[in-house]
Amino acid sequence: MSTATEPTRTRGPWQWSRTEETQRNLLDAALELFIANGYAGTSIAEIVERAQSSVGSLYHHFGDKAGLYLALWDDWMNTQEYFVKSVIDRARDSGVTLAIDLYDAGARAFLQAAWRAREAGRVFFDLDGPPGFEKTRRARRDRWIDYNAVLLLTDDNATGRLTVAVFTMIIGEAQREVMRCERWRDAELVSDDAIAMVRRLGLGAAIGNGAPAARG
Amino acid sequence: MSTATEPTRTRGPWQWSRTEETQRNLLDAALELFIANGYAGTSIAEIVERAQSSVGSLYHHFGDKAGLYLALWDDWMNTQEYFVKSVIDRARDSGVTLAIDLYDAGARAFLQAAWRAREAGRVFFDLDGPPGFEKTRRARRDRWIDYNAVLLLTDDNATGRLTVAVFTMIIGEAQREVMRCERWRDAELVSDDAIAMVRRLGLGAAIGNGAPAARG
DNA sequence: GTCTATAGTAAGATAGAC
DNA sequence: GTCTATCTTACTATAGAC
Repeated sequence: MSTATEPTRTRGPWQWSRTEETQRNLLDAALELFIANGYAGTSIAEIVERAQSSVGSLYHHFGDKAGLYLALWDDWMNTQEYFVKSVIDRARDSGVTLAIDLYDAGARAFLQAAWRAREAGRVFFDLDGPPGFEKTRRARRDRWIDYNAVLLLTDDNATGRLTVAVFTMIIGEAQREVMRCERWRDAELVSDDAIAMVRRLGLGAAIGNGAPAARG
Repeated sequence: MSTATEPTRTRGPWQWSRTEETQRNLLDAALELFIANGYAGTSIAEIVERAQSSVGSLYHHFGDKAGLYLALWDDWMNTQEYFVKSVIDRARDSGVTLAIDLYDAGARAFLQAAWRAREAGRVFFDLDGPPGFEKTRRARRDRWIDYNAVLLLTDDNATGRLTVAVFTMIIGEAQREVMRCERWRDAELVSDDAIAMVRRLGLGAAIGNGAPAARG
C-alpha cells in the first residue's frame, strides 16, 4: 500500500482543452524567462508576449506574477516529492525495514530526480523568487524534515530534530551540487559522498531500527 | 600575529559630523522597519520619514534601497566574522593546534555572537531581502566555507569540499536555531548539540592535524 | 474562458535648487 | 550634503467585447 500522493499538476500527455493550453503556454514562457532573467527581471508583459497570451488570462489563471512563479515551483517540488515517496514505498514493500536504508533509497532517488530536472530546478535554488518566497520555501523544507523524522524514527527532542535537520541539509546541499553537474557520472559521485556522510553520522545517532516508534 | 581584519563600519563612540549622523539615522530606521515588515514591505518613504531625513539623502549615501539593506547586512556580517576570527587567532596564539579544536572554538564564538545579535540577525535569515540577495549571501557563504577549509586543512577534492560544506551548514543551521532562543541557556544547548555533531563527523573525515598542509 | 484597452496606484529613481 | 518636486516604471484591477 502506497502513502505517496500524486502531484496535483500531472505532466501527462497533452490535453487539448483551451484552458490547459493557455496555462501551459504561460507556465512554459514564464519558466524560460525566469531561467534567463530571474523573477524580478521578468515582467508580466514579457511573459504574455512570449506565451502569445494576455494579461487578463494570466490574472485569471494565476492571480498574479507571484502565483505563476509559485505554480511552477509547486509543480517542480510535487514531481520531485512524488517520485521520492514512490521509491521509498516500493523499497518498503520489497522488504527493506531499516530506517537508514529507506532513507538511503529515498536520498538516491531525490538526487537522481534533481539532476534530471536540473535546468528548471536552478531557477528555484540559484535565482531570486517573489517577495517572501524564502518563507514559503522554508515552510516546505520544514514539512520535508518532518517527513524524514518519521521515516528515520528519531526521538522528538532537540538532538533528534537537529540530527534529522542535518541529514536533510546534507542531501539538500548535495542536490544543489548535483544540479550544477552536466554529466550524470559527476552527479553520481557527489551523491555517493553525501550518502556516505549521512551513514557515517547515522551510526552514532539516535535513529530507529524499523520497530514501532513513539511517534509516526 | 592576528589575521583578522577590523570591520569596515566601526560601531565606536558617536562621531558628530552631520554625515555620520544622517547615515546612522537612516540605517537605524531601516533596520527597525525591516525587522517589522521585511524588505519588500518597507518603502523608502517610510524609512526617510522615520529617520527624519530625505529621499535624496538616502540615495546620496546608499545608492538605492538595496544598497541600504546591503550596508546593514555587511555591517552585521563583518562584526560577526571579525569576532570569530579574533577568537580563533587568540586560541591559536595560546597553543591550540588541532584543527578540529580551533574549529570548535570558532563555532562556539560564532553561535554566541549570533545569539547576542539575534534581533537584527533575524532580518537577514528569516525575512526577505532585495532581488538577487540570495546570490550575494551564497557568495559570502562560499567565502566562509573556503576560510573553514583552510582552517580544517582538508584536501581539495569533492569529498573534502563536501565535508567542509556540511560542517559549515551544521553550524549555520544551529545559528538559525540559536537566534530563535530567548534565553542563552537554550541557545547553549543547541550549540553543544551542533558542535558534538561536527566532532562526531570529524572523527572519520579527512581533516588535518595542524601540521603544514598542501593548501593554505 | 479569453482577450484588449485602459485607468489607477505605488514606489523606486532622478534632477536640480539650495 | 540635503532636500523637494517630479519622472518613470510596472503591477493591480476592471470593464466589456467576443
